Amino acid sequence: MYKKLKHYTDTLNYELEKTAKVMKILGMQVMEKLNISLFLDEYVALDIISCHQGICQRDLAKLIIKDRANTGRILNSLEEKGLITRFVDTKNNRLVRKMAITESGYKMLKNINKKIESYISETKKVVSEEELDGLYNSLKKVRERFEELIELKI
Amino acid sequence: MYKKLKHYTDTLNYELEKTAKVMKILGMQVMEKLNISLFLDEYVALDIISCHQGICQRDLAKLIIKDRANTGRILNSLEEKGLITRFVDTKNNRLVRKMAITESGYKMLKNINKKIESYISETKKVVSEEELDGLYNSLKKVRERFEELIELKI
DNA sequence: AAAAATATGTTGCATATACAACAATATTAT
DNA sequence: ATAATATTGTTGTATATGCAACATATTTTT
Repeated sequence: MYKKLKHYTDTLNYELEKTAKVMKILGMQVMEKLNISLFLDEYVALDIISCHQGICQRDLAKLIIKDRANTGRILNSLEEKGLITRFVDTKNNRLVRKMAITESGYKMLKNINKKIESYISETKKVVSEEELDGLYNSLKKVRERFEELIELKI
Repeated sequence: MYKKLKHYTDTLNYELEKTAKVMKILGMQVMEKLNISLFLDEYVALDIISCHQGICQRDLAKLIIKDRANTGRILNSLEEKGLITRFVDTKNNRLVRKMAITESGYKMLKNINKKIESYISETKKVVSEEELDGLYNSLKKVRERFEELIELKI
């Protein structure tokens, strides 16, 4: 006889889905409250580009966990707003489109970060830093092991 | 001077999003491998209905974390397949559509669960039960506290 | 050298998901 | 009593997201 299955609402998958949704809503609430003029995805991409200057589109897609199609669309928007530049280069002997953050993009990013930092410092914490760090670390550890079982087709 | 903001890929939100995505893909991979004829959402709804006989649509929507519109559509599909029945009743003096799992739905659910239990027992665990339980518990604790800050409009 | 497979990015389309508006009914406020 | 508000569910629509197919170029296989 096998071990009896839990009900779905008692599983890790359910709790993960729910927590991720709650945290995403919180994040977007903050973006709105602070009058930030970028979509969350755009901010995330801009932040990643800022610390991975010269990254190519597919590598960025893997980091933001979106497919290549949508990553391209997010980048179109960032480029139109003058926050990044794109240029053709090679990676492993192949032509790829790389990108870098512009002066204007950097200013925008700094400005947003300042707003968020200020907001965080003024807001009462509902969960201690240690607890959040602990959760982050165990999540990462578990995720990395499960990730080996699948292939994210990006 | 405020505390410097982490890069997004080092945040809990990012790790949550990524882990939730990985686990969802894993779940769907298993559903496919086991030739399960329901969508994941349908299975989840059926499982919840099985242990909340007579639940109304909105309460179910809150549990599966989907809006009322889509919850209704999932239920239409389960009803068409004869896995649940829906009936009008009252809750707090209001007319609501309640539902219950049918004999056929119960058989389907048992069958799916047996397949999954068997699959799990045959599969080498990449993460210990204790570690998963620990993660589940801290996730839930943290989520409940953040959840008080928002309102899921369902 | 030719063919097959792989990597990258784009376009178009299908599906998923959320949101807004509405209908029906019940509760609360004026 | 009437009006305003709230609850539940449905329909329609907009947005998000992902996938399949294609173009291009390169590497690997035969």
